[in-house]
Amino acid sequence: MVNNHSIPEPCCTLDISGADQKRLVAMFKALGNPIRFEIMKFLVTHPGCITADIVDYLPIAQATTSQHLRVLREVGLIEGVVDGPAINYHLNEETVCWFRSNIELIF
Amino acid sequence: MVNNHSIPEPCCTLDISGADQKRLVAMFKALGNPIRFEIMKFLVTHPGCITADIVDYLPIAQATTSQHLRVLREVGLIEGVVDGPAINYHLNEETVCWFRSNIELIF
DNA sequence: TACAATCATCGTATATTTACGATATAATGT
DNA sequence: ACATTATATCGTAAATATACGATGATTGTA
Repeated sequence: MVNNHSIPEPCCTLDISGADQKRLVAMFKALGNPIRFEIMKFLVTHPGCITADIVDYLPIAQATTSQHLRVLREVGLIEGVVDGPAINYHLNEETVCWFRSNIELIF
Repeated sequence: MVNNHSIPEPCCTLDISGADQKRLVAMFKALGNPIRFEIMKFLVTHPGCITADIVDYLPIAQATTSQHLRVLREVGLIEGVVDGPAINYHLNEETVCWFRSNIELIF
């Protein structure tokens, strides 16, 4: 399959690449799961709630919820603050801000 | 694991649910793949290019590229316009707009 | 110290995604 | 009609994601 026409010239440049792009894609991936999206929504409306609250709210097991929380933590979208034996979760506003501004670079 | 404290009151409401939420999550999922994100970037800078251009640009096979294009098409982020034997691809501006405004509902 | 509560991690089964070569389809040109 | 070009789809193998129960780790309390 040979392609005998030329690629159109780029009409513009895009200021995202490398590690930033990788991070952005990882965030999209994290948000591209119904359960994790639901967790994000729950944390927006219930900032500072603990894992057990999220477990109660979701239709899945505690172990699975913990895994999803880890994914969201790893991309930096949420943060957990130790509070005795529990953990208070909330959005990481700085990361969310970064996310929003990087999306605007493309769309 | 019994949870003897009460869930904090919601501090706000979120105006996304149902089919819209499902669609938004599907878009996040589509963008949460490095190859598909690269395709989106390429289409921003090279609107109207054909599949063969994208195949040339990417380090993967034609069949795989076609699959990724289908995913992006199915969530409505891109559109293909038949042009003889080839297909001109470009972003669906309306969908991108929808995507941006729905993200703003949450973040 | 023992126990209960909260959460994370381990091991593992199943489902989904990603990738490829081979093949089918559709349009164009000879 | 036949070959060529461009793309999509099929079948399938390998990798990754998702889910669960069981277990481990940590904190607070009796």
